[in-house]
Amino acid sequence: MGRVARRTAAVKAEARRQAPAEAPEPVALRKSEATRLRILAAAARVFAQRGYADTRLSDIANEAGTFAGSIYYYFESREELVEEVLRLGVTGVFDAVRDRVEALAPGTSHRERITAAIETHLSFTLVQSVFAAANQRLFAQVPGEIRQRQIHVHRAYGNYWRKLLEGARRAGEIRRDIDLSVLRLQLLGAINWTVEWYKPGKRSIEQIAAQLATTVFDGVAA
Amino acid sequence: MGRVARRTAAVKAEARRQAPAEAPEPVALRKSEATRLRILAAAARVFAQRGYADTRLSDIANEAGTFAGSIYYYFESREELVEEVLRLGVTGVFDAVRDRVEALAPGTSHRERITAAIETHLSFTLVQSVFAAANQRLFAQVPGEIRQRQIHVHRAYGNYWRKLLEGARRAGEIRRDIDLSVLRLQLLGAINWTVEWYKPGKRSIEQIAAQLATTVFDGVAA
DNA sequence: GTCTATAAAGCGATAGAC
DNA sequence: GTCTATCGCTTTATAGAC
Repeated sequence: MGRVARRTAAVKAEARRQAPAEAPEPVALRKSEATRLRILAAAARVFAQRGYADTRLSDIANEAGTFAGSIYYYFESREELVEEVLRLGVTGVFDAVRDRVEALAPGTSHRERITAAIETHLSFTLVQSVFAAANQRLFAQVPGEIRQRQIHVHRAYGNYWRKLLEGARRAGEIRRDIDLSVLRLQLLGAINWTVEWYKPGKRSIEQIAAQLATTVFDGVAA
Repeated sequence: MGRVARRTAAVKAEARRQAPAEAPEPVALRKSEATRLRILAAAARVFAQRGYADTRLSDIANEAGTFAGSIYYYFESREELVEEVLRLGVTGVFDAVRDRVEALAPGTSHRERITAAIETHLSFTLVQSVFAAANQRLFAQVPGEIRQRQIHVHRAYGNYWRKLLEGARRAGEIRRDIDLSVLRLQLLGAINWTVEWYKPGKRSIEQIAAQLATTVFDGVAA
């Protein structure tokens, strides 16, 4: 019976891992799954708002409408909960950006592809996904050990951007004297920083994305 | 006697506040002042490296060659220590940037002024000042209450950049269709992010600053 | 001024009732 | 599967010796 139970748990864990990160199909969710997701979403919200150091398990439980002790039925530890939030954050943005770029017509210019990528990343991080927002704020805050275990997901996303920029350069849309690594870090830095200042209502995501792209490609000089 | 003691303490605190943040005159430092500075510098180093959540007073004491309990002779609380590190970080960068820009010849173009500002900020944050580095990493991590109490210092620095950019626009060096607020945030975002990826040796600060300025003014398009 | 010992509190984690 | 009670560790902060 112990064996069966363990196997069932493993299967469930795998199913979870392959399930979409957000906006899960509203039906056919077992109660247990629903609660787990509710806790994860609550954790993302609280972490995004209060930061890593200032968030207690009791805050998360409260936000999720349950109790601190109950969280341990779904997660081994606070760290496991944090890491799952982080992972969902990156993979969500990554998938959204890749899907959007791949959906563009074959002849689309690299500049347009990169602009679309900027807009999608921004939109996902600033309004669409609590996990993406949480990841953005949290990643620099968590202890190095946690960051180490998550770094491969980040690297994969960084590599995707590297390829985007290299493609643009090969196509002659980026000058040869530009250091692509610095450009990538500079661009992602500007994008990531938006989470620290963006307030809904004032400027649209599209406007911000458009100016970011214009500045980077054309510059601001008269 | 209680009155005298309190007055003395206030005078000392004021002297501290006006003293240069870093590289203090090697002579004429009272032992008490020296220890206080040693603890502050140690705190900045540890906070910059391990982040807010992962830093204990005992880590700082250890780095400073003293004991956790001893810190309370110089600081009221962990928070006061953190806030002083943060404050020294911003004011240090601010002063350095302003001094550098003001030292430029009167006829210097706005583009050159902004490039100098970028370079100074980068240099100060990445290599010159532990306080600046600590502030960069810490500010987004500390509880909202601490951030609130520090926000005016940040705002003052942000306003300085706003004026730099407005000057450039008035002089016709920045196009009229550019939203200066977004540009400022984008630029400071790219600059602030360097602390997350910069490794000494590979590229010089000057190279990074130069490409940042080139990208922002001229763009990367071929 | 500096160190040691310890108090006080907060929080992650576990056990067990239901 | 969920809640309550509580343990035990960690860490900030204080008291007092030197």
